[in-house]
Amino acid sequence: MPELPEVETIVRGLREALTGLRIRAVHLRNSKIVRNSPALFRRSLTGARICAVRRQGKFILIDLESARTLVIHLRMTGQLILVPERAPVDQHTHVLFDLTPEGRQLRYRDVRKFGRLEIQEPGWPLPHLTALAPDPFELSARELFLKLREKKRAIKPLLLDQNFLSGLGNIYVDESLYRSQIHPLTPANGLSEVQAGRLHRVIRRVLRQAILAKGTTVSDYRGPEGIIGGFQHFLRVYGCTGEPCRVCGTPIQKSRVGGRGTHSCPGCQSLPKLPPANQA
DNA sequence: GACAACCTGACC
DNA sequence: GGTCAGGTTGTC
Repeated sequence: MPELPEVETIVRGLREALTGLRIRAVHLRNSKIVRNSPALFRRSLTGARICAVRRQGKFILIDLESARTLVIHLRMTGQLILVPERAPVDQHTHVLFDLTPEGRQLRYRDVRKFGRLEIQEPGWPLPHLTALAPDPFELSARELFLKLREKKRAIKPLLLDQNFLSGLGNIYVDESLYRSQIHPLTPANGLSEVQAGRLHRVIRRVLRQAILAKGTTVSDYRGPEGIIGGFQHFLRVYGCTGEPCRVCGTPIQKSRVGGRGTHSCPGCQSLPKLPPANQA
């Protein structure tokens, strides 16, 4: 579900709502969602005061006064929502945090149960986070170009690799490559500095616009107050299979790249060189 | 690099 | 019954 703009929207909402509050109690209904033992998890959070809420790539970090951090990844269908404490709890809600002095509860809900919550101890950064690459706002066009030049992998799977560049997922990669007129299978080291610069600019613009729209809701995504995003109305290729490209009119094509559904325009996004040795 | 795995629900 | 889904990880 969530990519950088959705996670950023959630983080802003939680920062506003949670900073300065204390977690009065933790209710764990499904302990598989939590990487720590239930005892450690509960002990670390009960009574803890929240001093900051941050984002790193697609991770949500809730910093506690104890110097511990609650690290959350929503994967496909995870949601963090704020609801009145007495609101009914459905079968997909797995962790609940009572807050004080606030009548609301923070709930982790996740239909597919792929998401994870984990406590990061002071001085022991989680390997997932230390391996994480910078996001597109933490990297210059020049830096991106130099990194691309070292990789011969296809550009799309590379942009999805969180240890190469963090924050992008399937929607925003397809949208960015289309708007940069780059074929998803282009070898990364085959991009010129001009192309890399355009890609960098386009990625930032798409992400900024999506954050302004409070994310993209295809099906499950909700902000912390339960509201859906608005960027789905601005998508030009993702989920637009068969519709005419707004630049050249060619029907948008759906294919499979690196195992992921991939939307592109055969007219605007052409591969620079065909695979070698195919002509007589 | 391709593919299965982790899960559930929606859709054909 | 099968396929697909906004993500990541582990295996051939």
